[in-house]
Amino acid sequence: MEVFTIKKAQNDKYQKILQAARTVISEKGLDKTTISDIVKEAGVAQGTFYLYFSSKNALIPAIASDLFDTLLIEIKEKTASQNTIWDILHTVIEVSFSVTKSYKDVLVLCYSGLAIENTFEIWEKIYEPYYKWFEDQLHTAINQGEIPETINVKRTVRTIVLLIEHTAEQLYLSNVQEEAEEVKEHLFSFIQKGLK
Amino acid sequence: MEVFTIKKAQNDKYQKILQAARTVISEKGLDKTTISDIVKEAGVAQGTFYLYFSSKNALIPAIASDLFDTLLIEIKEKTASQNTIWDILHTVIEVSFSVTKSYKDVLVLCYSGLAIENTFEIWEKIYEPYYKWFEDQLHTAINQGEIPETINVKRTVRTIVLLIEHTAEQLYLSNVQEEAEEVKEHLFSFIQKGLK
Amino acid sequence: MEVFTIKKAQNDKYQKILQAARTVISEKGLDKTTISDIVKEAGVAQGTFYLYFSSKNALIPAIASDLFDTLLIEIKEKTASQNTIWDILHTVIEVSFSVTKSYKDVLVLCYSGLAIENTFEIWEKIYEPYYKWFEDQLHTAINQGEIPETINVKRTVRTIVLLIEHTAEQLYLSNVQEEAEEVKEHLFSFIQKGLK
Amino acid sequence: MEVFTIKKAQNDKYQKILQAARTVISEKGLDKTTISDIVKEAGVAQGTFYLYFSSKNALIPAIASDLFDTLLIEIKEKTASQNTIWDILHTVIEVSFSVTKSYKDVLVLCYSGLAIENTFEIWEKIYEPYYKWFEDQLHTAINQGEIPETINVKRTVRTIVLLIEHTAEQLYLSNVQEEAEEVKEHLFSFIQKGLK
DNA sequence: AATGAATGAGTATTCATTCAT
DNA sequence: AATGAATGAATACTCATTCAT
Repeated sequence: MEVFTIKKAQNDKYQKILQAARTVISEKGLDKTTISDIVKEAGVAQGTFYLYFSSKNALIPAIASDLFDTLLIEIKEKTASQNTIWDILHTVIEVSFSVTKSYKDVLVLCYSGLAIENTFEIWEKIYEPYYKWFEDQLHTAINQGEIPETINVKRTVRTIVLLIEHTAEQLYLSNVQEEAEEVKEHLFSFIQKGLK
Repeated sequence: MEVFTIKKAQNDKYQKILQAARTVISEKGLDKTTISDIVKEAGVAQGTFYLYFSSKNALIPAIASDLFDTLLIEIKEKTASQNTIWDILHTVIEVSFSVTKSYKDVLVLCYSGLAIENTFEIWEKIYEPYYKWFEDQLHTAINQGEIPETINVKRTVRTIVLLIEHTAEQLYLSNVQEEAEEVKEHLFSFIQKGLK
Repeated sequence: MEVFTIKKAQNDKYQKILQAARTVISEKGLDKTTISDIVKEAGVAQGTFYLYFSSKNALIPAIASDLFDTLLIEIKEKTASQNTIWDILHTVIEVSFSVTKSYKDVLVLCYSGLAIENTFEIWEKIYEPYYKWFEDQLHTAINQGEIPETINVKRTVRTIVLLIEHTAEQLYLSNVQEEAEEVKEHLFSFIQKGLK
Repeated sequence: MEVFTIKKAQNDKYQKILQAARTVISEKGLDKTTISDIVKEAGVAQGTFYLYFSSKNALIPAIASDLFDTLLIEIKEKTASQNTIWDILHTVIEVSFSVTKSYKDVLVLCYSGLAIENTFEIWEKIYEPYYKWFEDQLHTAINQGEIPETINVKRTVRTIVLLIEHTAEQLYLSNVQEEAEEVKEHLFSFIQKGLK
């Protein structure tokens, strides 16, 4: 339990280091980024890093958590006034793609972080509030008769989230030039059919 | 172009090193595996490694390529006698899940490799024959009237492959205990609806 | 400009490492001396070396600079009370030969350093104060009427310094057995004629 | 004795390797030049190198010897028709400077070679014919009454050769921009006075 | 809390040399 | 003589982490 707790210190230096880490890692990649690079960028001393992060690897969940907070907050804001699950779905796709595009270097980082010290559990923890929110939306949609009640809500949410995120990544992380709008449209339509 | 060519040397020592690398990296992870570990396991000299691989990172695409060859060969074999797209889809899911389960350590390795030196293009190259085969299946299904001809074959193939693989990974790489059969069934049904 | 500045840190560990390097390199030669040897002799950690020297090769100018400081200080001391240019010349030859003899291993090191990364400019920087002092002596000698004022002071100083140093090296670095006193006398007389 | 013998094989591949070594080392410096570079340039196999040279370091005396042969042959040719020691001296300076200029990279190599495995004796061996020829010239000059017979021929030859060579090196190896003609003139005049 | 000098374990890579063919 | 694949010893340098101040 303790292990999965993400300390979201609002402390000044904590934030400075986190931002510096994101900046530097985006530029150089995780492997080539040194603690020295990060603290230099953050303008703090070498030792200060270890007051806020137990190790270099501890940065990854912290950064990822930050990213998901951003994503979920934006999704919640933009869907607040929307009524149908289809509008919401459109918005989720839109926001996911735009966040993926903006944060693509950090996402690569998160991927490489995956492989470090079996941290898959921590990802579940990070996704949890996102899944929860999405499940609520599906339940509402069921109640509104937009989608059949026979649907397996939990599984379906995971499938949709997976589909949206990885499609966005495939689009922006590879150099394959595809029309983003076409990809998003196809994705929406595929999910829509899956929700029938 | 040249850069992305994957030399599938049939050379004795090349294969020995590749197998040894898979074995050792599966046990210890990429980061903690040293070239020394690999060559010891392979029974060749330190320098011999560099006759066949330009660097430690060059192992990853080689291993991944090997993995996909295995996957595609098995899929082709098992679907050879199958007639409907639905049987084929079941088989693809089945094989993908079983290969993912067997090779999960290698897959984690591939993920960590993702982050190394913008190698996304190389993944496209590796997936290419798989996509090609799958597109052929969809075209056949269209001709047989199993799925509508309005479908965007190229996009749909990518979506399905992405969905199957990442779902399998989510199941086997995380420690979330879920019923595999249930996951597969839900997945099949979701894709089936998407193909309508 | 900046590049050629020789940081003569008075720092404790810097001096320790420099002395240790001189000791070890004198014994084993530059090539066969490892950083590990040096830090062991100096009693500091491996990484500490790189806090003070950017690389193994960076040692050479540092050591050479040290050697020239020694040479010039001794020459200045011994010539302080001397009045004629001929007395001074005798002393310079004497000190140069004795320093060459004592530091012959370091000199070989300096030579091998010559070939590393076009560092000839740095040698000019190191010789500068020596040339300057010697030019002052010749000017005084001209004023005292000991040598003709038609002499090209700058060129002559370089010629004399070159002659003294390389003759001393030829004597002590090769194994050719020659009578040192005879060599020095001949050298003095050759230079004396050149100053006419 | 054996050690100092320089095998001047006229063999085709020997010459090819020697030339290739000079070319490559001039470009990259001795340290950064690999046997692999040399044999590639020479167009022979890796193992072939060791049929003609016992080791990488064995190249240096071979190259130096080659250089001195060139120098001495040219000097002998150009001085063949000259009668006074002063004409000869002018020619020696001229040729030495021009050869130094052409072969400056090889000279740096020879310097770095100096430091490798106490090879000073071998240099004496290489210089020997040059010294011998020069001594003959001085004796002739004495007989012709151009220079006093009180001169120490052996010592003087060494001094002159040293002076010419190192002055040329100082001029061409450093980046100090000086007027070559002025340097040569000053050098001639200094030696001329020394021969009085 | 903050610093930053010091640490030293850890390893990918190179390349001179060998030797079976 | 010639080859070039294979060898494996050898080491400079990095950088996460610590700790005295």
